[in-house]
Amino acid sequence: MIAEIIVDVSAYPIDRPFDYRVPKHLESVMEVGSRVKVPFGPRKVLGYVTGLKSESEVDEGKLKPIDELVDLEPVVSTELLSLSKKMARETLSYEIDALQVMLPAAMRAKYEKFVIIEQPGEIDDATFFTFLKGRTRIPLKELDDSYLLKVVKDYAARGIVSVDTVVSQQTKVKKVRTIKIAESSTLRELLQSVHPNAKKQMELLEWMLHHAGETMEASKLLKDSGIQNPVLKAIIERGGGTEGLAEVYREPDAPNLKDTPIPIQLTDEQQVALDAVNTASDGGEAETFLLHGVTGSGKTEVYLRAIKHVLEKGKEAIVLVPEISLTPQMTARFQERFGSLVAVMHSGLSAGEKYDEWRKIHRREVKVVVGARSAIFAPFENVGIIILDEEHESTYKQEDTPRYHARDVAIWRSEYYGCPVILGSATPSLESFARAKKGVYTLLELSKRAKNQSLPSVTVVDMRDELKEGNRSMFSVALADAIHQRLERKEQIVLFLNKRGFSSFVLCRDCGTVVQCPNCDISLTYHRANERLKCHYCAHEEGVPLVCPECESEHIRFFGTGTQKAEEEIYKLFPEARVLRMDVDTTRQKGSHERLLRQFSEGKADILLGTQMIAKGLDFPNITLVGVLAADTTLHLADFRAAEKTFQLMTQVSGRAGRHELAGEVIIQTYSPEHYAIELAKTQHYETFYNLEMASRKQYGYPPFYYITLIQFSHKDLLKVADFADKGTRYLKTSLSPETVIIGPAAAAISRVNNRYRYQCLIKYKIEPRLTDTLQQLIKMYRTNWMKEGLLMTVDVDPTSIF
DNA sequence: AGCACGCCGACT
DNA sequence: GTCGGCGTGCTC
Repeated sequence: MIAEIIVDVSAYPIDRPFDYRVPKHLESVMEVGSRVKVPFGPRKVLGYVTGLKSESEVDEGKLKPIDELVDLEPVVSTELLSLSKKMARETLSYEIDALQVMLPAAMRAKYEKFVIIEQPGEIDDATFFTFLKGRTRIPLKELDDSYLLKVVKDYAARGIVSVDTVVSQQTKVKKVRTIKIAESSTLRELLQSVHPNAKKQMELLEWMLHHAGETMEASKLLKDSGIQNPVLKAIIERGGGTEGLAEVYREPDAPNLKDTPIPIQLTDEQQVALDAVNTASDGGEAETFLLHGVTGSGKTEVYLRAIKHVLEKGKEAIVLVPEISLTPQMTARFQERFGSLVAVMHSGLSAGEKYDEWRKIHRREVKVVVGARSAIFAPFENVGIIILDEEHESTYKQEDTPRYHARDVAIWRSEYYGCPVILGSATPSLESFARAKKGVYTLLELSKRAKNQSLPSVTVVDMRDELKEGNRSMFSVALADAIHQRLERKEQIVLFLNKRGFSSFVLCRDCGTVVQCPNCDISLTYHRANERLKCHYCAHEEGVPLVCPECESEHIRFFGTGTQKAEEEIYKLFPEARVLRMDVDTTRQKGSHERLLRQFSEGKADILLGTQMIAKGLDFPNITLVGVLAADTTLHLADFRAAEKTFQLMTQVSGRAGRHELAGEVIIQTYSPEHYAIELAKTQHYETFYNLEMASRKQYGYPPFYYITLIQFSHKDLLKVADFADKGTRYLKTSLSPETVIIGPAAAAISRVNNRYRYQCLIKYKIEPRLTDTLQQLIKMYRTNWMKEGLLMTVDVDPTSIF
């Protein structure tokens, strides 16, 4: 028997199956999708069995046998195996990378080398001998000094020692000590025989009598009986119980469940949407629905009912949410409805916890997965529905290889299982809405809020006018008044500041110099907390200069409106306000995100000030005012999605206000009130925005009118990178059809990061049958020649941003 | 990607 | 003379 194996080596010539002989004793258990350990060249690596056959074209002499079978059960189903092939092809990545991304990180191999002493009698080096302390097997990493390494190398050449690679998994199954308590007759006998002074032993035996014959975790036994471990040990030695080990799952923080009442009656629109989805799932159709529902329209309730429907038919459900909104508030709703049938996968879990959640799915102990992007690879084998909430979110696209989009994977998987996909959003991506209009997706509309609240009233304030009036603060008069009012009424306020591209920078007022990062082509950001300047692209950090580095003027100070600066200004203007700041700095610690939100929901603060991360999912009844401090920050990015992102953000932030009984008000401050993305945020009229934005995309030749592929080059040497970018682009131009537009090569918007100069080239096309082949060829040229010369090149098919 | 093999300069 | 630099080529 021969096995085809993809080995755990990401390299260009290795990206194909290798044949191995299956040893006789493994023939009956070897299955496609299992992991194996195999010799590969001079070392040992982990591999995935992708096929089994009886004959091989490879010379008998070259075939090596499989060392070991790692999994008794396959870890990758045939469906996921073929999906990995497809994904590798579509995203131009290695098949091994596509396979690895499907499994929890804990299952990735760890390689450790050991020095084995083969002939102890031959060790004549005194230093090495004392180092060994009689051991015959030592980890190579302990040999960190050059003398010992040299000795070992020498012995290895003479065959006195050998080096062995051990392939192991990073995380193991967690086990706990259990105690099986003896039968009561045994316990009574013991009770007779213990020494009368052994009070504690007697006490424990008495307690155990009430639990005779039970098996329980040792820690629970000790806690419940209130007895110390040594006493238990003594009893076990005398036969009062038997020790064992039991597999357990690591328990992430228990969900804080409350009984959100299940709405008895769906709105008409919700019912129509649900019926459409259920019809598709009953008919076994791989239909993709775009559920376009305004904020607060009850999309989640539709998801929950559609899931219930497929669970009743014995099928499974995958729910994807953006990482940022994967808060306890959100996941609790699924756990309340489906209890222990839900597995939750988010980045806050430890590697071990993620592995345990994965095993629950693999063993079919759960039926529903709620998770971020990678949860799309949940190892179910009878998927009944896949849901992507907030489908327009860019976090669904992985930013490094394999550069897959969870939406594409969802649709591929649904085609395999013949099940529906729901893409839900208040502000769908232009691509998805265009597909819905063309009939590729089925459009479902929820135009009314479920509890019939009116949408919040939105006011746009022109900050240029404020400036003319002499108001130099970051708060307009209108916003400041509104804040005062809420503070008086004891209602809550959310202030949103999109920090990106508008952070505090240090500027010299005399010569205009902005302090730049020495490694990157970008200005440094001022961090108030530790009084330092930091680069957001590399790790560079420095102190704040006292004089201008260019002209030595003392008139150097920081500008801009970071969240820290905003916080200071709030304290100045509204000294009575209690402010919670939520940004990358205050949420770095695990669990701090939840802690801050809990504080706010318990009314321990009046104002929640934050970035991106507060735009989603917040649902607190007392929020009646939402202020956007500077709406334009996303608008002027050199990116074709700038307007779309701005509109989405404005709509989402506005949705935080007045979700319950109290009416909501939104105030948006901007320097470009006439821009349609901001103008339309007032009415939140998605379709009008869609039509205007489509016209612009058409004019400039961007998605969804054209497909795009972005190729980025970087090199330490500016001339070299320009040269390679030029070579690459020339190759594309000669190889692709004349209708395809190739823009570039040009310097990237941030032309240097980490001391590497960056160039890029953009391909726009409608139909380009030669695209994949051409890109493959380009990558081959890169991997076989250019890479050696220090070039880094990435190819991103359908990038979410070209910034 | 690793790792071994192989062919030329500065040291014991 | 040998240690060791990293160029080249292979991995079932």
